[in-house]
Amino acid sequence: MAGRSALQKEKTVKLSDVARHAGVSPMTVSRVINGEANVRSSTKERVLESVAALNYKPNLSARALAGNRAYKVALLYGNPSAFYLSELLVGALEEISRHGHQLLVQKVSESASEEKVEDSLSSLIGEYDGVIVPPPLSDYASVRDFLLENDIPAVFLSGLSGSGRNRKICIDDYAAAKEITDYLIELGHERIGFIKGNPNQFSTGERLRGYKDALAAHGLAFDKKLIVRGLFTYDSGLKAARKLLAMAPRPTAIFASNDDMAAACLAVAASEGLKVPTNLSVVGFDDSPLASAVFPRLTTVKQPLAEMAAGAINSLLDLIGSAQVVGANQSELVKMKYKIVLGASTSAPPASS
Amino acid sequence: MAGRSALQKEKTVKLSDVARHAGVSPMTVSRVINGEANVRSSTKERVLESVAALNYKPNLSARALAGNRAYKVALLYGNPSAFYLSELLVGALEEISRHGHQLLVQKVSESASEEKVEDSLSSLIGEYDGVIVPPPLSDYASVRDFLLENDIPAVFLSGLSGSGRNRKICIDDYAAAKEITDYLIELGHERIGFIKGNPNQFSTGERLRGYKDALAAHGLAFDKKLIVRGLFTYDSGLKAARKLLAMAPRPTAIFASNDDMAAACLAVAASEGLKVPTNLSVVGFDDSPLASAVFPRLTTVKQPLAEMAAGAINSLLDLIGSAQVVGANQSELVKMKYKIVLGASTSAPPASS
DNA sequence: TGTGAAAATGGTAGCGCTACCATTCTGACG
DNA sequence: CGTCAGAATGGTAGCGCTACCATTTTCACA
Repeated sequence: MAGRSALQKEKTVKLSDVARHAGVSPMTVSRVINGEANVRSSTKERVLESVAALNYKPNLSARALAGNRAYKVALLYGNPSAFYLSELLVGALEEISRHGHQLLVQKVSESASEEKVEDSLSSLIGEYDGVIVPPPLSDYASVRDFLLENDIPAVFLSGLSGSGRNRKICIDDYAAAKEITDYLIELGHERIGFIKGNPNQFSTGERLRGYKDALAAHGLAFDKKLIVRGLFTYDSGLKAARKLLAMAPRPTAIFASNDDMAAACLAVAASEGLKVPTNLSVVGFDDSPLASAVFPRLTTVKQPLAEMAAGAINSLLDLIGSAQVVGANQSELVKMKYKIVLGASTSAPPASS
Repeated sequence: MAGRSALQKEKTVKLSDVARHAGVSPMTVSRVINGEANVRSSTKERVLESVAALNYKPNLSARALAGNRAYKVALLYGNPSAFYLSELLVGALEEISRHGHQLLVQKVSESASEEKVEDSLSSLIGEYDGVIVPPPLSDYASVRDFLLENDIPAVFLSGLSGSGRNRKICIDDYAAAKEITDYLIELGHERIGFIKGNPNQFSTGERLRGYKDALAAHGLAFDKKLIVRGLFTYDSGLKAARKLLAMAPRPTAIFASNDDMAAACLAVAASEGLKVPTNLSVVGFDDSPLASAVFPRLTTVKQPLAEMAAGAINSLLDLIGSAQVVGANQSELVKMKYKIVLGASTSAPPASS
């Protein structure tokens, strides 16, 4: 009944084979494989050669069983957008496969109460060597504290960060928001609406701050009424856009805190007979697939998600102590480079304005 | 240096603990856990009770090591859209966690030549007990044949299917396409443009067939010129839409084989000053996030991706022989229910038509 | 050149589970 | 009521690797 795993070609090369081939003990091979210190470099080289010669691949199950380590890393998954998750996933997978670990995606039920989150977290303790935490999970103090208390190596993408066994990788949301606002101002816009993101996320505040500072830097007055709430969802964007476009005088540009809401602005503009960008400029944030699948293509900010994920993997393995991680950035906070993507949704404001 | 996996709370319950608790040998427990035959039902019950009482969870690593099985399933990943992949992932993860297996996402570099695909496939033989193959990978004859030849349990989502150790789960693309075309016809459309999908995918043909048959069923003439090529990408949709909208007389509706291309139609229509749906109706396929983030919201076909993925997991475990899979559908081909989602992108054609 | 501490290496005993075979039990049948 | 096939159960030997400790080697310094 129980079926075997599919064919097995040449019989598997095991650690002891490598040891024999290199003329050392299995233990020494193990040490080399695991990048432990106290192995003479000449020995190390010899072993590495044998590893290559025999094309040895360590058996993860045996490793995990004997070593009482999981060799697994979890990518927590609250409910970011599909795009965000899968970009992350791809980057992380690619990187982790280089390190002989496994990446599992773990859903963390993000129910109303933060307490519940803790429940689902605790069930995965011991299952993994470390976790990667994207927003919005990374914004929950309870998540951060839980990981901290239990000394679980973690890398946060955006969001909070702590001081224990964790790191944080993100872009500079503030700078990006400031730069894209600068861009609008330089086009000539003076009344720029801003749609906030979900207040439970750290980046929401950062982006708003960037917007405000850009205005200030150009000597433009900050009008509180131009700031409207949003939740990063398309629907919330619709409401926000309607509110902004109903104002008199109307803003000549809108900076939505993400692309979904920016797309909503486009929809509202269209339904109200406003041409984008002629009558209204719109910018978003994220460069999601949506940004290039709406008309006109959105001007937005691109985060290097795949690279961030790869960086997260490296940092995490470093944190875990899995050695072999060369060039991992040791610092607690790594800021990646974002990029402003110019679309067709922005132009100078109408002359009449 | 090497860090332990995080805390370990109560010491792990092992199989032998259960055996002692139930007053049987470890082997018997193992048999029960693995759902093997030849265990008296009274014994089985007793063991199951002990398992529950001690909250025993088998150690995957030990199982894999001793049993020479992987307890792992791969979700192959060519390059479907982010949305498609992550929907699948979520459904599959949820289901597989119930069965004590692991789901790994495996990128299969989908390079120009199908041969290359085979290379990357062969590297994962023996690593997994089975694979789930979504499109476009599921459409490659080479992939199907390879899996067949090597007797690797596989479940295909859409695409091809074979006759060996594999199953196929999909919706009835033909019926869905026919139904949504019917809908357009019933609204009064007679000149309906059709944008084909990527010819390398099975569903492309099915959708076209559904379109044709709907026309025929309503006694409408089939005009070859109304069929234009597409590749499921937004850009290909732009081209196709321009071509269709340049025709005279213009079609009053467009059926794009997926939402990305439908969104492109919206963009082209907007740029040419056509109001959707007043002057042009547009329908898509997939109900991707895009469908509800464009203006107007697309009328489209929703596939139950998460359920399909869950079904795929069940079928696969059944195929593998992992027992315990109750109610798995044994048939080679399972068709899931699709749903027509009515959006605001469709209406009766302009009276002038 | 002797000495001791640290560096380098090796031996052994499992990790928790299942394959394989041996053994015991059951019950239908002569 | 003995017999024996088949069902039910148990014992044992590893799967491939690493933890832990013992042993050997190295080398700076007296």
